[in-house]
Amino acid sequence: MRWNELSDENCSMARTVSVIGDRWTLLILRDCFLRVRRFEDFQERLGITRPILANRLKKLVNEFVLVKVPYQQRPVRYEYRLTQKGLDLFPIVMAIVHWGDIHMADKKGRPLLHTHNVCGKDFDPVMVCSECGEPLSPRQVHVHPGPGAKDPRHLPLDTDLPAPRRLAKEKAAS
Amino acid sequence: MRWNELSDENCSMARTVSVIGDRWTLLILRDCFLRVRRFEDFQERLGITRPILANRLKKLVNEFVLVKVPYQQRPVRYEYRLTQKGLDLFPIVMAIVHWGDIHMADKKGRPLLHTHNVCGKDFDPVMVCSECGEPLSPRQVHVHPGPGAKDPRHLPLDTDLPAPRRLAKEKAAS
DNA sequence: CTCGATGGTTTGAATACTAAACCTGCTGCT
DNA sequence: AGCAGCAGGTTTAGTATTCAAACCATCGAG
Repeated sequence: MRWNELSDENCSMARTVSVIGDRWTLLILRDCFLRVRRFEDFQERLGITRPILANRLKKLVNEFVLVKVPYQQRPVRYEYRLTQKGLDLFPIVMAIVHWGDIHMADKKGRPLLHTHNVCGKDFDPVMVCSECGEPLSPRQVHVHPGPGAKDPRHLPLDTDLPAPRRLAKEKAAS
Repeated sequence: MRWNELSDENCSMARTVSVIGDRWTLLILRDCFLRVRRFEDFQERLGITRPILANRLKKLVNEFVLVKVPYQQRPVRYEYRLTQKGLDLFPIVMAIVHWGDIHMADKKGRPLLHTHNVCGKDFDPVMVCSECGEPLSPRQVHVHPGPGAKDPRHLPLDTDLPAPRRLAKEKAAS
């Protein structure tokens, strides 16, 4: 499967991954949330090569995750800013950072801390249920087809126990 | 910068991205949470090529995100299961799926719905502050160096307004 | 009229990915 | 005994991406 086919998949995860699913894009987005906005700053902070940076920024602009805004005339110079669609990536970024803080930190502790302006405390991000407010755990979540379901390849499997494989004949018949 | 250097970065996001930051790995993890566990099943559902699948599974096992468990002898056959470290990726996966549901769904609606067994309702994942429980928005979060901070390249910039660029001499001096 | 700042693009070599075929152990059928 | 089939890979050769380094364009300042 190629990149361009990925966005056609009947799966929200595949579609999101088609936009942000490579390492450079994710790191660019991290810096966006740290208020980095200019080509040269991205390039220096990330150690990304210039052609790739240009390519990824263009892609993010095409997807309306970033907008290119002129910040001066003569000569025209642009900066890249998160759109609302881009700002909505915040939970993804926070979840990724938090997992790294928990599972990949060295002994010295986490490199960055986050303060919540609302309550004034350093915090961890927690993912909760929109309906009851309880923290989500994978075993308490059941997945089922929604109105946009189509491709049965993306439905969950039912195999909870080591099931015997289906034979090729059965597969062909189904 | 190469992949192997990424995990040495003084940044939780970079370290996490070094583990899960490519499209195939993310899609494999999606399927893991849908209870897919076998090589052939991953391969068929994802449309991934076999060498890449083998490579990514090996990587995830090395990182202790998955474990390889034999589910039969003669001939020995293995399945791949999420470890606790892997299960902890759930918020990332949910955040990615949710963004796709909001920003990338077609008119027919979202492909999958999630039911929370605790309250019994279909829900959206919401990211909240661990201290006050309020939903997080990027503008209300302030980032500052933590105990493991080291590399100033990963601190946020302070430029809120179009700032004049620093001259090369100043840079060299600092 | 040359230098530096900014935001790119071009080039050729190194790396990664793809598709298709092949390999290994074992079972069960004939 | 011999062969087909299953599961989980590996090999190979061609294609696509990425890398590093250099180059280009625009404009202002000296």
